[in-house]
Amino acid sequence: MAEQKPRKDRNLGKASWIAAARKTLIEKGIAGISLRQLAEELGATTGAFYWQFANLEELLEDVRQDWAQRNTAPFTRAIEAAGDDGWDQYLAYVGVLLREDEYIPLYDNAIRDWAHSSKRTAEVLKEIESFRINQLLQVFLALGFTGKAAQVRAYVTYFHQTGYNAMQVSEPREERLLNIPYYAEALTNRTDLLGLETPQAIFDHIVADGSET
Amino acid sequence: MAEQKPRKDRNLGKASWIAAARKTLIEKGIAGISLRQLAEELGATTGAFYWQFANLEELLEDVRQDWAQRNTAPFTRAIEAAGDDGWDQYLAYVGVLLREDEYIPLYDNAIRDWAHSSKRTAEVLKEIESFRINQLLQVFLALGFTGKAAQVRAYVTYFHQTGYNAMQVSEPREERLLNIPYYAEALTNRTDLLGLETPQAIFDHIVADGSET
DNA sequence: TATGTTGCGTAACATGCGTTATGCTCTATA
DNA sequence: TATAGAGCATAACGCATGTTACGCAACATA
Repeated sequence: MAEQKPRKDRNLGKASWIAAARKTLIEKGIAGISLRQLAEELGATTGAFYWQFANLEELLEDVRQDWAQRNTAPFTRAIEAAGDDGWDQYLAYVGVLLREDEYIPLYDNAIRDWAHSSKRTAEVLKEIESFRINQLLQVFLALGFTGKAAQVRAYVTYFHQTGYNAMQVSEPREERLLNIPYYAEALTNRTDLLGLETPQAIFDHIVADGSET
Repeated sequence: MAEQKPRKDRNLGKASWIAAARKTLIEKGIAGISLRQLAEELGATTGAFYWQFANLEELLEDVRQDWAQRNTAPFTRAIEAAGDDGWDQYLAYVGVLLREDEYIPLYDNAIRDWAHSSKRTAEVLKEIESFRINQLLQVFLALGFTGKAAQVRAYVTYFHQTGYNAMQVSEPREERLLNIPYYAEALTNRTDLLGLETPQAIFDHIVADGSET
């Protein structure tokens, strides 16, 4: 076929392939990723791919790093911005979970699934998870818990998040917000949120405390 | 090749294929299951398979039902055997998690992963999970919690279990046992186990309370 | 204007997959 | 002892996959 498309507007960089792979990984899991389908989604071919990457594994490693950065940095930023108070830090953490504009729960799920069939992915996952749990431990220490009590609460909180995501709970946003005060009380013993009665009030309280320090 | 093996000692029933599929599913995930590899593990061929099943999907459906039964019945039996007391029921639940002789955590993980790429699996998973959570809700109601407090604790407990499994925590058995009293206190507010100091004492207390009613 | 390199598309390769058609062997029945 | 059918093995089909070899157009440089 004599129809060659113009070249300069293609501009398929590594980032395009990583974005396409991320989208497919989140939507269909690691088994859904194939070079031809990624290429088709970008309007390209497999030949184009091998100009950017040596092989598929090289792209997949970039995806792993993309996940590690995208789904961890938001928590670090929010908690650091919250200052020294443990309760503010906890609210900042919950705020990131709630907004879901930066942190992508399904991305976590996909990586966790993938880790079962990929040793390298399991390695990256373990590393990031121990980082996250230690991050939560610092929050509970700042909240006044000590030793095992702080450690256990950090684990319970993170396991809860992981379990909630893994189960893909289909909970109306209003209901999820209304439950937050009760979760907060069960995990931190703080009753600050129990007085708030509307979903909007709860959301405002959490997000406000997260943004203004 | 003139070497045909004897027939009667083969005896490849459906159960053999289901067992092989279960083993592979747990070890390598759903992507690791292929007819040729299952056949090889059984010392058989794909031809033998199609004598027992119409197609691969038929085997996979049997695997889903195998999981639903194997990984749910132990909890039902244990909790019912514990009687009416909520604390006894909670200990019975923890006992099944601890022993891991009937309930297989990795089987749960594999099904959960699989559910992301299989609508039917997601359907079965959802059904079983709502059953399990309702089961836990009854335990916390029996423990004296009411309304949202009971519901939230049932969710936290189940999410914790799911998260713990999903993360495949590599925790020494002794350490896991030593943590149990603290988890129990955080989730149920009961301090009964905090006095026990050795892993063996904790294990004995839980298993004993589960078997003698 | 000639030339080399960058950035792809095209087409083919080997491999593994689910599935099917066919044929062999052993067992049960008459 | 002859026969029908159960219980497999063998081999092939069509398809999708990662990878590679090769060709062609667009741009930069000289």
